[in-house]
Amino acid sequence: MDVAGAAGGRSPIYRRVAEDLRQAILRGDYASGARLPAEDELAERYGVSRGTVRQALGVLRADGLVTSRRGTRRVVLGPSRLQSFEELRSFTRWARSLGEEPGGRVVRVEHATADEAEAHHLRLPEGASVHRVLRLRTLSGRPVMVERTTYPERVGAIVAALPKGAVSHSEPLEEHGVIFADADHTIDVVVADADDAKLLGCAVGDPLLREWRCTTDPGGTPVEWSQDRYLPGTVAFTVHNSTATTALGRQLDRRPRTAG
Amino acid sequence: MDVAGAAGGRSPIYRRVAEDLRQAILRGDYASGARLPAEDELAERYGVSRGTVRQALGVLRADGLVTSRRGTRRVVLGPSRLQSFEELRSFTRWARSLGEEPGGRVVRVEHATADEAEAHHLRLPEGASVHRVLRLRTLSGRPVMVERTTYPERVGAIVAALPKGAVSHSEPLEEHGVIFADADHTIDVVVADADDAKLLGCAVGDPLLREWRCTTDPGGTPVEWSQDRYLPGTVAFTVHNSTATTALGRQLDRRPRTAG
DNA sequence: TAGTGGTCTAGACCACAGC
DNA sequence: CTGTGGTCTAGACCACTAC
Repeated sequence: MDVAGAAGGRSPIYRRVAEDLRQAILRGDYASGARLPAEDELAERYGVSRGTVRQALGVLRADGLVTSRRGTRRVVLGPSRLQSFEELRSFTRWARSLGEEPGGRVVRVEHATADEAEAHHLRLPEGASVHRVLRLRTLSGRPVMVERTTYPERVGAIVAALPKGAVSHSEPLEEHGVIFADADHTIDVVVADADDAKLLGCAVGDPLLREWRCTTDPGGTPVEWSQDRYLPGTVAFTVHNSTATTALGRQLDRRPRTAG
Repeated sequence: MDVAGAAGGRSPIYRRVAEDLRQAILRGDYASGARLPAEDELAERYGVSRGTVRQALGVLRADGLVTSRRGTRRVVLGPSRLQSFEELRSFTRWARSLGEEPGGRVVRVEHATADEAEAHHLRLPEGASVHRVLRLRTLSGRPVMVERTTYPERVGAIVAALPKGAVSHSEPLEEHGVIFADADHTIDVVVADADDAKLLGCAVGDPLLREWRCTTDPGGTPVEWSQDRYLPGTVAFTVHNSTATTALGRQLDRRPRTAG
């Protein structure tokens, strides 16, 4: 089994093995409910050690693709449509991964001093200089989400210099060396205010799905704090978790009406 | 460093090391933003191999407690209040972990045949026998959530035999050998129907936070499909994810009003 | 009892961060 | 350059499942 290039030429072996197994599952070589070959056999087949195979299977386990239980072969749970961290973090990349055309329009920018909540989440002293950006996000032209992001000075200065109609903010930030490594998300419901209603084309008081997001760099320094408000029926948040590990994704809301 | 018993006498060493480090972080020995000792030093300190230390650190990484980056020491992100899979899966255990008194009252039970959506999610043939349970869940007496769960015959028969006022359904199920191993969650917004309004004490048409949940056993067989509708302001769903891994929790909605 | 995944060890080399 | 985490190997033993 030639595993080179399955996930880019320079990725570690376990990533390439994981990608090869993922493709095999998506292709139907291992149907939903089927049992995977034993770890020892996979190790021999790929010409790697069992440890490396276990690393690869750990990736698939975290994505909710396969189970694991001592004493029995691993079982395929089925194809999973979980997005990677990058797709989850960036509206632009998420839209592209769905084949939709992402759009963004900056509505308002403020250079202000951090209030209590902002100071807390960005771990800044109260009154520190921050940038607030209000932005409408669209999918193939349809208004979908209103994004209110607060950036610390260093990051906000880069964002403020971008053109108002820039589709992606995250990509230029990465090019300027801002590294996104960890994010905490909170999901709840909120009612639309005047800004939301005007931008999304709904009524004031209509319910919106809200995601709070605080992102940090590898050193643990917060780089953005955002509150995104989605029109109902446009997105839902999906999560996979298990006794071993957990994973999160975000998907278009296309599920059927229930009957329960 | 004696690590025995830090996470139960019979847990593997890496779990006990992880628990010890977690406590050290919670205790403030390693403050938020501080750097952890190197893996080699931890290995020597705990008297284990570096591989075991890395397994322990992987647990903390998945929980969003520490970062990791090649070339530099790990950084403490801060105490995290992520719930375990068990707390996330069971309303009863979640409530207890918060110090709230969980309650449940069965409103309606049906022995029916699976419709298309149910058959799909429970991976049954359409028309297979299923049990539907409508239940009101309370926290310390307050109505919080309406739960509509569909069980396959084998599991539903156990649930149907429970007393109407049983606080927990998941615990008796586990005692009967039903093992919960993996869950897929989807979170969106829905408006209250007549049942919701009557049970939760809100108006028909009010927005509710909805969680769909499909849980499977270690063999990949679905054991429940549920649709839970929460009163806004009672809960929010929280997720931690990173370039390496992800994790999910659920928490009471006590966040401050925003200023963004 | 045989097969399997879970845990653990002791080493090795590499890529990257920071001096 | 040194220190660090990331990757990988080749073994070992154990706990559990299924026959």
